[in-house]
Amino acid sequence: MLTTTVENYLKALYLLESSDREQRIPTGQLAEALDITPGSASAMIKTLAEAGFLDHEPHHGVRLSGSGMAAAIRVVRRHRIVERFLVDILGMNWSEVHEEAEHLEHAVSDRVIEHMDRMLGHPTVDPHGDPIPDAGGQVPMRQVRHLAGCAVGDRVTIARLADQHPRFLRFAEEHGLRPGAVLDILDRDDIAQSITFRRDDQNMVLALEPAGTIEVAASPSMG
Amino acid sequence: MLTTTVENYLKALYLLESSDREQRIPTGQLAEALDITPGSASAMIKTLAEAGFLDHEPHHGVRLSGSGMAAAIRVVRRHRIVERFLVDILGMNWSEVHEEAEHLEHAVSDRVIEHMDRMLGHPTVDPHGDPIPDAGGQVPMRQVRHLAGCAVGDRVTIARLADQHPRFLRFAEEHGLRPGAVLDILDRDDIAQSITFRRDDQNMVLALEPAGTIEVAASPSMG
DNA sequence: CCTCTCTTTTTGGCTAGCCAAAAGTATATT
DNA sequence: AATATACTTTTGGCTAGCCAAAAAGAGAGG
Repeated sequence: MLTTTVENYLKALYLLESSDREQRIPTGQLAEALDITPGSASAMIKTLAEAGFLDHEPHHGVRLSGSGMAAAIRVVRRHRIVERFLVDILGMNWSEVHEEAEHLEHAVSDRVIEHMDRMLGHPTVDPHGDPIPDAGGQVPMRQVRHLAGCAVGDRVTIARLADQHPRFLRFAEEHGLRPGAVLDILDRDDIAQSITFRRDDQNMVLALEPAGTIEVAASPSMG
Repeated sequence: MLTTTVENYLKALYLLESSDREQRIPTGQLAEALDITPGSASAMIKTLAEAGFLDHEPHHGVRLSGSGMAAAIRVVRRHRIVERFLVDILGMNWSEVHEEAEHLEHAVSDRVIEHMDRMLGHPTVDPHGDPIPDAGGQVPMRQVRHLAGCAVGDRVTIARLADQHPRFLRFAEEHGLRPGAVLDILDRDDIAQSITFRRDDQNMVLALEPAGTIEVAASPSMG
Protein backbone atom coordinates (compact mmCIF):
# COMPACT_ATOMS: atom_id res chain seq x y z
CA MET A 1 0.00 0.00 0.00
CA LEU A 2 1.45 3.38 -1.03
CA THR A 3 1.41 6.34 1.30
CA THR A 4 -0.68 9.39 0.50
CA THR A 5 2.55 11.31 -0.06
CA VAL A 6 3.89 8.82 -2.58
CA GLU A 7 0.58 8.74 -4.42
CA ASN A 8 0.67 12.51 -4.67
CA TYR A 9 4.18 12.51 -6.10
CA LEU A 10 3.23 9.95 -8.74
CA LYS A 11 -0.01 11.72 -9.62
CA ALA A 12 1.76 15.08 -9.91
CA LEU A 13 4.32 13.58 -12.25
CA TYR A 14 1.61 12.01 -14.36
CA LEU A 15 -0.19 15.31 -14.72
CA LEU A 16 3.01 17.19 -15.49
CA GLU A 17 4.06 14.66 -18.09
CA SER A 18 0.72 14.76 -19.86
CA SER A 19 0.32 18.52 -19.82
CA ASP A 20 3.81 19.71 -20.56
CA ARG A 21 4.44 17.08 -23.17
CA GLU A 22 8.06 17.19 -22.06
CA GLN A 23 10.00 14.04 -21.67
CA ARG A 24 11.63 14.51 -18.30
CA ILE A 25 10.27 16.57 -15.46
CA PRO A 26 12.90 18.65 -13.63
CA THR A 27 13.08 18.31 -9.86
CA GLY A 28 12.18 21.94 -9.32
CA GLN A 29 9.02 21.71 -11.39
CA LEU A 30 7.82 18.73 -9.41
CA ALA A 31 8.63 20.52 -6.17
CA GLU A 32 6.63 23.53 -7.27
CA ALA A 33 3.66 21.42 -8.27
CA LEU A 34 3.65 19.80 -4.83
CA ASP A 35 4.40 23.05 -3.02
CA ILE A 36 7.49 21.72 -1.28
CA THR A 37 11.16 22.68 -1.45
CA PRO A 38 13.41 21.25 -4.19
CA GLY A 39 15.50 19.52 -1.55
CA SER A 40 12.53 17.55 -0.28
CA ALA A 41 11.55 16.56 -3.79
CA SER A 42 15.11 15.49 -4.52
CA ALA A 43 15.17 13.18 -1.51
CA MET A 44 11.83 11.61 -2.39
CA ILE A 45 12.84 11.21 -6.02
CA LYS A 46 15.80 9.17 -4.89
CA THR A 47 13.55 6.93 -2.80
CA LEU A 48 10.98 6.48 -5.55
CA ALA A 49 13.63 5.76 -8.16
CA GLU A 50 15.12 3.08 -5.92
CA ALA A 51 11.64 1.60 -5.51
CA GLY A 52 11.34 1.43 -9.31
CA PHE A 53 8.53 3.92 -9.70
CA LEU A 54 10.56 6.29 -11.78
CA ASP A 55 13.56 6.71 -13.90
CA HIS A 56 15.89 9.35 -12.60
CA GLU A 57 18.74 10.83 -14.63
CA PRO A 58 20.50 12.89 -11.93
CA HIS A 59 20.50 16.59 -12.76
CA HIS A 60 18.31 15.94 -15.79
CA GLY A 61 14.93 15.24 -14.34
CA VAL A 62 12.69 12.31 -13.89
CA ARG A 63 10.13 10.20 -15.74
CA LEU A 64 7.54 7.69 -14.54
CA SER A 65 8.44 4.04 -15.08
CA GLY A 66 5.85 1.46 -16.07
CA SER A 67 4.89 0.64 -12.50
CA GLY A 68 4.96 4.32 -11.55
CA MET A 69 2.67 5.16 -14.44
CA ALA A 70 0.27 2.38 -13.50
CA ALA A 71 0.14 3.52 -9.88
CA ALA A 72 -0.37 7.14 -10.94
CA ILE A 73 -3.19 6.21 -13.28
CA ARG A 74 -4.98 4.34 -10.49
CA VAL A 75 -4.88 7.48 -8.35
CA VAL A 76 -6.12 9.63 -11.21
CA ARG A 77 -8.95 7.18 -11.90
CA ARG A 78 -10.02 7.31 -8.27
CA HIS A 79 -9.85 11.09 -8.24
CA ARG A 80 -11.93 11.57 -11.34
CA ILE A 81 -14.56 8.98 -10.50
CA VAL A 82 -14.95 10.54 -7.07
CA GLU A 83 -15.37 13.99 -8.64
CA ARG A 84 -17.95 12.71 -11.02
CA PHE A 85 -19.77 10.94 -8.20
CA LEU A 86 -19.84 14.00 -5.97
CA VAL A 87 -21.35 16.05 -8.79
CA ASP A 88 -23.74 13.58 -10.40
CA ILE A 89 -24.95 11.62 -7.39
CA LEU A 90 -24.46 13.90 -4.40
CA GLY A 91 -25.37 17.01 -6.36
CA MET A 92 -22.36 19.00 -5.31
CA ASN A 93 -21.09 22.06 -7.08
CA TRP A 94 -18.66 20.98 -9.80
CA SER A 95 -16.31 23.87 -9.16
CA GLU A 96 -15.79 22.81 -5.54
CA VAL A 97 -15.34 19.06 -5.75
CA HIS A 98 -11.68 19.06 -6.75
CA GLU A 99 -10.43 19.63 -3.24
CA GLU A 100 -12.70 16.97 -1.78
CA ALA A 101 -11.47 14.47 -4.32
CA GLU A 102 -7.92 15.42 -3.46
CA HIS A 103 -8.42 13.76 -0.09
CA LEU A 104 -10.80 10.98 -1.04
CA GLU A 105 -8.58 9.68 -3.84
CA HIS A 106 -6.30 8.24 -1.15
CA ALA A 107 -9.03 6.82 1.06
CA VAL A 108 -11.51 5.05 -1.22
CA SER A 109 -10.89 1.40 -1.94
CA ASP A 110 -11.07 -0.11 -5.38
CA ARG A 111 -14.24 -1.86 -4.31
CA VAL A 112 -15.97 1.43 -3.56
CA ILE A 113 -14.66 2.95 -6.77
CA GLU A 114 -16.07 0.13 -8.85
CA HIS A 115 -19.46 0.52 -7.17
CA MET A 116 -19.40 4.23 -7.97
CA ASP A 117 -18.27 3.57 -11.52
CA ARG A 118 -21.13 1.15 -12.12
CA MET A 119 -23.66 3.51 -10.57
CA LEU A 120 -22.41 6.31 -12.83
CA GLY A 121 -22.62 4.12 -15.93
CA HIS A 122 -18.86 3.94 -16.54
CA PRO A 123 -18.28 7.57 -17.45
CA THR A 124 -15.27 8.46 -19.63
CA VAL A 125 -14.76 12.03 -18.44
CA ASP A 126 -14.96 13.85 -15.12
CA PRO A 127 -16.97 17.05 -14.57
CA HIS A 128 -14.14 19.19 -15.96
CA GLY A 129 -13.89 17.02 -19.06
CA ASP A 130 -10.74 15.22 -17.99
CA PRO A 131 -10.59 11.62 -19.20
CA ILE A 132 -11.20 8.85 -16.65
CA PRO A 133 -8.82 5.88 -17.03
CA ASP A 134 -10.67 2.56 -17.08
CA ALA A 135 -10.15 -0.16 -14.49
CA GLY A 136 -7.41 -1.65 -16.66
CA GLY A 137 -5.48 1.60 -16.80
CA GLN A 138 -6.40 2.62 -20.34
CA VAL A 139 -6.92 6.35 -20.74
CA PRO A 140 -9.50 7.29 -23.39
CA MET A 141 -7.87 9.49 -26.02
CA ARG A 142 -9.53 12.42 -27.68
CA GLN A 143 -8.21 14.82 -30.22
CA VAL A 144 -7.62 18.22 -28.78
CA ARG A 145 -8.75 21.50 -30.28
CA HIS A 146 -8.71 24.78 -28.36
CA LEU A 147 -11.35 27.44 -28.31
CA ALA A 148 -8.61 29.96 -29.04
CA GLY A 149 -7.97 28.25 -32.35
CA CYS A 150 -11.53 28.29 -33.64
CA ALA A 151 -12.58 30.26 -36.70
CA VAL A 152 -15.54 32.57 -37.12
CA GLY A 153 -18.64 30.52 -37.96
CA ASP A 154 -17.53 27.38 -36.13
CA ARG A 155 -20.00 25.67 -33.83
CA VAL A 156 -18.20 23.72 -31.13
CA THR A 157 -18.92 21.89 -27.88
CA ILE A 158 -16.80 22.43 -24.80
CA ALA A 159 -14.97 19.21 -24.05
CA ARG A 160 -12.65 20.15 -21.22
CA LEU A 161 -11.52 23.00 -18.99
CA ALA A 162 -7.79 22.56 -18.61
CA ASP A 163 -7.38 25.44 -16.17
CA GLN A 164 -8.70 24.08 -12.93
CA HIS A 165 -7.92 26.93 -10.60
CA PRO A 166 -10.96 27.54 -8.39
CA ARG A 167 -11.28 31.15 -9.57
CA PHE A 168 -11.45 30.18 -13.20
CA LEU A 169 -13.82 27.31 -12.51
CA ARG A 170 -16.21 29.58 -10.64
CA PHE A 171 -16.06 32.08 -13.48
CA ALA A 172 -16.72 29.34 -16.01
CA GLU A 173 -19.60 27.95 -14.05
CA GLU A 174 -21.25 31.34 -13.66
CA HIS A 175 -21.16 31.80 -17.41
CA GLY A 176 -22.32 28.33 -18.34
CA LEU A 177 -18.96 27.32 -19.75
CA ARG A 178 -19.11 23.67 -18.76
CA PRO A 179 -18.31 20.55 -20.75
CA GLY A 180 -21.14 19.96 -23.16
CA ALA A 181 -21.98 23.64 -23.65
CA VAL A 182 -22.37 24.58 -27.33
CA LEU A 183 -20.70 27.74 -28.63
CA ASP A 184 -21.03 29.62 -31.91
CA ILE A 185 -17.92 31.59 -32.79
CA LEU A 186 -18.96 35.09 -33.84
CA ASP A 187 -15.72 36.96 -34.11
CA ARG A 188 -12.05 36.84 -33.38
CA ASP A 189 -9.64 39.74 -33.23
CA ASP A 190 -5.97 38.81 -33.35
CA ILE A 191 -4.87 42.34 -32.55
CA ALA A 192 -7.10 42.71 -29.50
CA GLN A 193 -6.31 39.05 -28.75
CA SER A 194 -9.91 38.20 -28.09
CA ILE A 195 -12.59 35.86 -29.30
CA THR A 196 -16.34 36.46 -29.27
CA PHE A 197 -18.93 33.70 -29.17
CA ARG A 198 -22.54 33.07 -28.38
CA ARG A 199 -23.84 30.56 -25.87
CA ASP A 200 -27.49 30.05 -25.16
CA ASP A 201 -28.46 33.40 -26.71
CA GLN A 202 -25.81 35.30 -24.83
CA ASN A 203 -22.67 36.82 -26.28
CA MET A 204 -19.34 36.55 -24.49
CA VAL A 205 -15.87 37.88 -25.13
CA LEU A 206 -12.79 36.09 -23.86
CA ALA A 207 -9.10 36.83 -24.29
CA LEU A 208 -7.25 34.26 -26.36
CA GLU A 209 -5.16 33.18 -23.42
CA PRO A 210 -7.96 31.78 -21.27
CA ALA A 211 -9.67 30.59 -24.44
CA GLY A 212 -6.57 28.49 -25.04
CA THR A 213 -7.29 26.52 -21.89
CA ILE A 214 -10.76 25.54 -23.12
CA GLU A 215 -10.74 22.40 -25.22
CA VAL A 216 -13.54 21.93 -27.71
CA ALA A 217 -14.83 19.36 -30.16
CA ALA A 218 -16.76 19.96 -33.34
CA SER A 219 -20.37 20.17 -32.31
CA PRO A 220 -22.48 17.19 -33.43
CA SER A 221 -25.14 19.58 -34.77
CA MET A 222 -22.83 21.58 -36.99
CA GLY A 223 -24.52 24.48 -38.75
CA MET B 1 -7.38 20.00 11.57
CA LEU B 2 -6.75 16.84 13.63
CA THR B 3 -4.52 14.09 12.28
CA THR B 4 -5.95 10.69 11.44
CA THR B 5 -4.05 9.28 14.42
CA VAL B 6 -5.53 11.77 16.88
CA GLU B 7 -9.02 11.18 15.52
CA ASN B 8 -8.55 7.47 16.04
CA TYR B 9 -7.45 7.91 19.66
CA LEU B 10 -10.46 10.08 20.43
CA LYS B 11 -12.88 7.77 18.66
CA ALA B 12 -11.48 4.71 20.44
CA LEU B 13 -11.90 6.43 23.80
CA TYR B 14 -15.46 7.39 22.95
CA LEU B 15 -16.34 3.82 22.06
CA LEU B 16 -14.61 2.41 25.15
CA GLU B 17 -16.34 4.90 27.42
CA SER B 18 -19.76 4.13 26.02
CA SER B 19 -19.40 0.36 25.98
CA ASP B 20 -17.58 -0.30 29.22
CA ARG B 21 -19.60 2.21 31.19
CA GLU B 22 -16.45 2.73 33.23
CA GLN B 23 -15.45 6.20 34.23
CA ARG B 24 -11.79 6.24 33.32
CA ILE B 25 -10.12 4.20 30.62
CA PRO B 26 -6.76 2.74 31.61
CA THR B 27 -3.82 3.36 29.28
CA GLY B 28 -3.38 -0.31 28.54
CA GLN B 29 -6.97 -0.76 27.45
CA LEU B 30 -6.69 2.14 25.04
CA ALA B 31 -3.42 0.75 23.71
CA GLU B 32 -5.04 -2.61 23.12
CA ALA B 33 -8.01 -1.09 21.31
CA LEU B 34 -5.65 0.75 18.98
CA ASP B 35 -3.28 -2.17 18.63
CA ILE B 36 -0.22 -0.24 19.76
CA THR B 37 2.11 -0.59 22.74
CA PRO B 38 1.22 0.96 26.11
CA GLY B 39 4.27 3.20 25.86
CA SER B 40 3.04 4.75 22.62
CA ALA B 41 -0.40 5.30 24.07
CA SER B 42 1.09 6.87 27.17
CA ALA B 43 3.04 9.38 25.11
CA MET B 44 0.03 10.33 23.01
CA ILE B 45 -2.18 10.61 26.09
CA LYS B 46 0.21 13.18 27.46
CA THR B 47 0.04 15.17 24.24
CA LEU B 48 -3.74 14.99 24.01
CA ALA B 49 -4.20 15.93 27.66
CA GLU B 50 -1.98 18.98 27.15
CA ALA B 51 -4.08 19.91 24.13
CA GLY B 52 -7.19 19.74 26.32
CA PHE B 53 -8.85 16.80 24.62
CA LEU B 54 -8.80 14.64 27.67
CA ASP B 55 -8.48 14.57 31.37
CA HIS B 56 -5.58 12.44 32.52
CA GLU B 57 -5.11 11.29 36.10
CA PRO B 58 -1.62 9.77 35.86
CA HIS B 59 -1.64 6.08 36.68
CA HIS B 60 -5.43 6.13 36.91
CA GLY B 61 -6.59 6.34 33.36
CA VAL B 62 -8.11 8.91 31.12
CA ARG B 63 -11.47 10.41 30.20
CA LEU B 64 -12.57 12.58 27.26
CA SER B 65 -13.00 16.26 28.02
CA GLY B 66 -15.78 18.33 26.48
CA SER B 67 -13.78 19.24 23.40
CA GLY B 68 -12.42 15.70 23.11
CA MET B 69 -15.93 14.30 23.27
CA ALA B 70 -17.16 16.74 20.64
CA ALA B 71 -14.29 15.85 18.31
CA ALA B 72 -14.85 12.12 18.87
CA ILE B 73 -18.54 12.42 18.14
CA ARG B 74 -17.83 14.19 14.88
CA VAL B 75 -15.64 11.28 13.81
CA VAL B 76 -18.27 8.74 14.85
CA ARG B 77 -20.95 10.66 12.94
CA ARG B 78 -18.82 10.64 9.82
CA HIS B 79 -18.11 6.94 10.21
CA ARG B 80 -21.72 5.92 10.64
CA ILE B 81 -23.11 8.13 7.91
CA VAL B 82 -20.50 6.78 5.52
CA GLU B 83 -21.43 3.20 6.46
CA ARG B 84 -25.06 3.90 5.92
CA PHE B 85 -24.32 5.57 2.60
CA LEU B 86 -22.19 2.70 1.34
CA VAL B 87 -24.98 0.24 2.13
CA ASP B 88 -28.09 2.19 1.17
CA ILE B 89 -26.84 4.15 -1.82
CA LEU B 90 -23.91 2.19 -3.20
CA GLY B 91 -25.49 -1.16 -2.42
CA MET B 92 -22.50 -2.59 -0.66
CA ASN B 93 -22.61 -5.52 1.69
CA TRP B 94 -23.33 -4.27 5.19
CA SER B 95 -20.92 -6.71 6.81
CA GLU B 96 -17.97 -5.33 4.82
CA VAL B 97 -18.42 -1.59 5.01
CA HIS B 98 -16.90 -1.07 8.44
CA GLU B 99 -13.33 -1.21 7.20
CA GLU B 100 -14.06 1.16 4.32
CA ALA B 101 -15.61 3.65 6.71
CA GLU B 102 -12.58 3.31 8.94
CA HIS B 103 -10.58 5.12 6.25
CA LEU B 104 -13.23 7.41 4.85
CA GLU B 105 -14.18 8.85 8.24
CA HIS B 106 -10.91 10.81 8.16
CA ALA B 107 -11.17 11.94 4.55
CA VAL B 108 -14.73 13.13 3.98
CA SER B 109 -15.46 16.78 4.66
CA ASP B 110 -18.43 18.00 6.63
CA ARG B 111 -19.86 19.31 3.40
CA VAL B 112 -19.88 15.85 1.82
CA ILE B 113 -21.26 14.31 5.00
CA GLU B 114 -24.19 16.73 5.05
CA HIS B 115 -24.95 15.95 1.41
CA MET B 116 -24.96 12.23 2.21
CA ASP B 117 -27.06 12.81 5.33
CA ARG B 118 -29.69 14.70 3.37
CA MET B 119 -29.72 12.09 0.60
CA LEU B 120 -30.24 9.36 3.22
CA GLY B 121 -33.07 11.28 4.87
CA HIS B 122 -31.21 11.99 8.12
CA PRO B 123 -30.99 8.43 9.43
CA THR B 124 -30.61 7.89 13.18
CA VAL B 125 -28.84 4.54 13.09
CA ASP B 126 -26.14 2.96 10.93
CA PRO B 127 -26.50 -0.45 9.26
CA HIS B 128 -25.46 -2.23 12.47
CA GLY B 129 -28.02 -0.28 14.49
CA ASP B 130 -25.50 2.04 16.10
CA PRO B 131 -26.87 5.52 16.72
CA ILE B 132 -25.73 8.35 14.42
CA PRO B 133 -25.00 11.61 16.25
CA ASP B 134 -26.72 14.58 14.61
CA ALA B 135 -24.81 17.53 13.15
CA GLY B 136 -25.00 19.27 16.54
CA GLY B 137 -23.39 16.35 18.33
CA GLN B 138 -26.50 14.95 19.98
CA VAL B 139 -26.56 11.17 20.11
CA PRO B 140 -30.06 9.67 19.90
CA MET B 141 -30.73 7.56 23.00
CA ARG B 142 -32.60 4.33 22.98
CA GLN B 143 -33.40 2.00 25.79
CA VAL B 144 -31.43 -1.18 25.56
CA ARG B 145 -32.77 -4.70 25.88
CA HIS B 146 -30.81 -7.78 24.94
CA LEU B 147 -32.00 -10.79 23.05
CA ALA B 148 -30.49 -12.92 25.82
CA GLY B 149 -32.91 -11.37 28.28
CA CYS B 150 -36.11 -12.03 26.34
CA ALA B 151 -38.82 -14.34 27.62
CA VAL B 152 -40.63 -17.07 25.75
CA GLY B 153 -43.50 -15.57 23.80
CA ASP B 154 -41.88 -12.19 23.25
CA ARG B 155 -41.92 -10.72 19.79
CA VAL B 156 -38.98 -8.35 19.30
CA THR B 157 -37.22 -6.43 16.55
CA ILE B 158 -33.45 -6.44 16.26
CA ALA B 159 -32.21 -2.93 16.98
CA ARG B 160 -28.46 -3.31 17.03
CA LEU B 161 -25.62 -5.78 16.68
CA ALA B 162 -23.04 -4.77 19.26
CA ASP B 163 -20.50 -7.40 18.22
CA GLN B 164 -19.02 -6.03 15.03
CA HIS B 165 -16.33 -8.56 14.36
CA PRO B 166 -16.46 -9.47 10.67
CA ARG B 167 -16.99 -13.17 11.45
CA PHE B 168 -20.06 -12.49 13.56
CA LEU B 169 -21.43 -9.96 11.09
CA ARG B 170 -21.14 -12.42 8.24
CA PHE B 171 -22.85 -15.07 10.32
CA ALA B 172 -25.61 -12.64 11.25
CA GLU B 173 -26.12 -11.56 7.68
CA GLU B 174 -26.34 -15.13 6.41
CA HIS B 175 -29.09 -15.82 8.89
CA GLY B 176 -31.04 -12.64 8.34
CA LEU B 177 -30.17 -11.24 11.74
CA ARG B 178 -30.06 -7.60 10.74
CA PRO B 179 -31.55 -4.54 12.41
CA GLY B 180 -35.26 -4.56 11.71
CA ALA B 181 -35.61 -8.34 11.63
CA VAL B 182 -38.54 -9.55 13.73
CA LEU B 183 -38.02 -12.52 16.08
CA ASP B 184 -40.47 -14.66 18.04
CA ILE B 185 -38.92 -16.19 21.14
CA LEU B 186 -39.87 -19.85 21.25
CA ASP B 187 -37.79 -21.24 24.06
CA ARG B 188 -34.96 -20.53 26.41
CA ASP B 189 -32.90 -22.99 28.38
CA ASP B 190 -30.85 -21.51 31.18
CA ILE B 191 -29.03 -24.79 31.78
CA ALA B 192 -28.02 -25.27 28.17
CA GLN B 193 -27.50 -21.49 28.03
CA SER B 194 -29.35 -21.17 24.77
CA ILE B 195 -32.30 -19.35 23.33
CA THR B 196 -34.51 -20.50 20.45
CA PHE B 197 -36.46 -18.18 18.23
CA ARG B 198 -38.20 -18.03 14.88
CA ARG B 199 -37.42 -15.57 12.12
CA ASP B 200 -39.24 -15.56 8.82
CA ASP B 201 -40.53 -19.11 9.31
CA GLN B 202 -37.15 -20.45 10.26
CA ASN B 203 -36.10 -21.60 13.71
CA MET B 204 -32.71 -20.72 15.13
CA VAL B 205 -30.83 -21.56 18.29
CA LEU B 206 -28.19 -19.23 19.72
CA ALA B 207 -26.13 -19.44 22.90
CA LEU B 208 -26.96 -16.76 25.43
CA GLU B 209 -23.56 -15.20 25.10
CA PRO B 210 -23.83 -14.08 21.47
CA ALA B 211 -27.53 -13.39 22.11
CA GLY B 212 -26.35 -10.91 24.71
CA THR B 213 -24.67 -8.85 22.01
CA ILE B 214 -27.91 -8.46 20.06
CA GLU B 215 -30.00 -5.53 21.18
CA VAL B 216 -33.73 -5.64 20.59
CA ALA B 217 -36.82 -3.48 20.97
CA ALA B 218 -40.39 -4.58 21.53
CA SER B 219 -41.80 -5.26 18.10
CA PRO B 220 -44.42 -2.72 17.03
CA SER B 221 -46.78 -5.54 15.97
CA MET B 222 -46.79 -7.37 19.30
CA GLY B 223 -48.82 -10.57 19.35
C1' DC C 1 5.43 -2.61 56.68
C1' DC C 2 7.55 -4.99 53.03
C1' DT C 3 7.59 -7.20 48.85
C1' DC C 4 5.79 -9.05 44.59
C1' DT C 5 3.21 -8.27 40.56
C1' DC C 6 0.91 -5.59 37.32
C1' DT C 7 0.50 -1.43 35.06
C1' DT C 8 2.09 2.95 33.57
C1' DT C 9 5.55 6.09 32.34
C1' DT C 10 10.05 7.23 30.65
C1' DT C 11 13.97 6.72 27.76
C1' DG C 12 16.43 5.83 23.60
C1' DG C 13 15.97 4.82 19.00
C1' DC C 14 13.55 4.15 14.53
C1' DT C 15 11.02 5.83 9.81
C1' DA C 16 8.51 9.08 6.91
C1' DG C 17 8.45 13.67 5.41
C1' DC C 18 9.42 18.22 5.69
C1' DC C 19 12.71 22.76 5.61
C1' DA C 20 16.93 25.72 5.35
C1' DA C 21 21.11 26.28 3.77
C1' DA C 22 25.57 24.54 2.01
C1' DA C 23 27.76 22.15 -1.66
C1' DG C 24 27.94 20.52 -6.18
C1' DT C 25 26.85 20.35 -11.29
C1' DA C 26 25.27 22.17 -15.96
C1' DT C 27 24.91 25.57 -18.98
C1' DA C 28 25.14 30.04 -20.97
C1' DT C 29 28.12 33.96 -21.68
C1' DT C 30 31.99 36.04 -22.40
C1' DA D 1 38.57 28.35 -21.51
C1' DA D 2 36.68 30.89 -17.44
C1' DT D 3 33.18 32.33 -14.96
C1' DA D 4 28.44 33.46 -13.61
C1' DT D 5 23.86 31.86 -13.07
C1' DA D 6 20.49 28.52 -12.34
C1' DC D 7 19.36 24.32 -10.85
C1' DT D 8 19.98 19.96 -8.12
C1' DT D 9 21.70 17.38 -4.51
C1' DT D 10 23.43 16.85 0.09
C1' DT D 11 23.58 17.80 4.91
C1' DG D 12 21.81 18.76 9.38
C1' DG D 13 17.84 19.33 11.91
C1' DC D 14 12.85 19.23 12.86
C1' DT D 15 7.92 16.81 14.09
C1' DA D 16 4.65 12.98 14.32
C1' DG D 17 4.22 8.36 15.58
C1' DC D 18 5.78 4.05 16.47
C1' DC D 19 8.51 0.09 19.37
C1' DA D 20 11.45 -2.13 22.97
C1' DA D 21 13.01 -2.12 27.21
C1' DA D 22 14.16 0.19 31.60
C1' DA D 23 12.32 2.68 35.49
C1' DA D 24 8.70 4.04 38.48
C1' DG D 25 4.27 3.71 40.80
C1' DA D 26 -0.02 1.23 42.72
C1' DG D 27 -2.12 -2.21 45.05
C1' DA D 28 -2.41 -7.06 47.04
C1' DG D 29 -0.78 -10.50 50.27
C1' DG D 30 2.00 -11.83 53.76
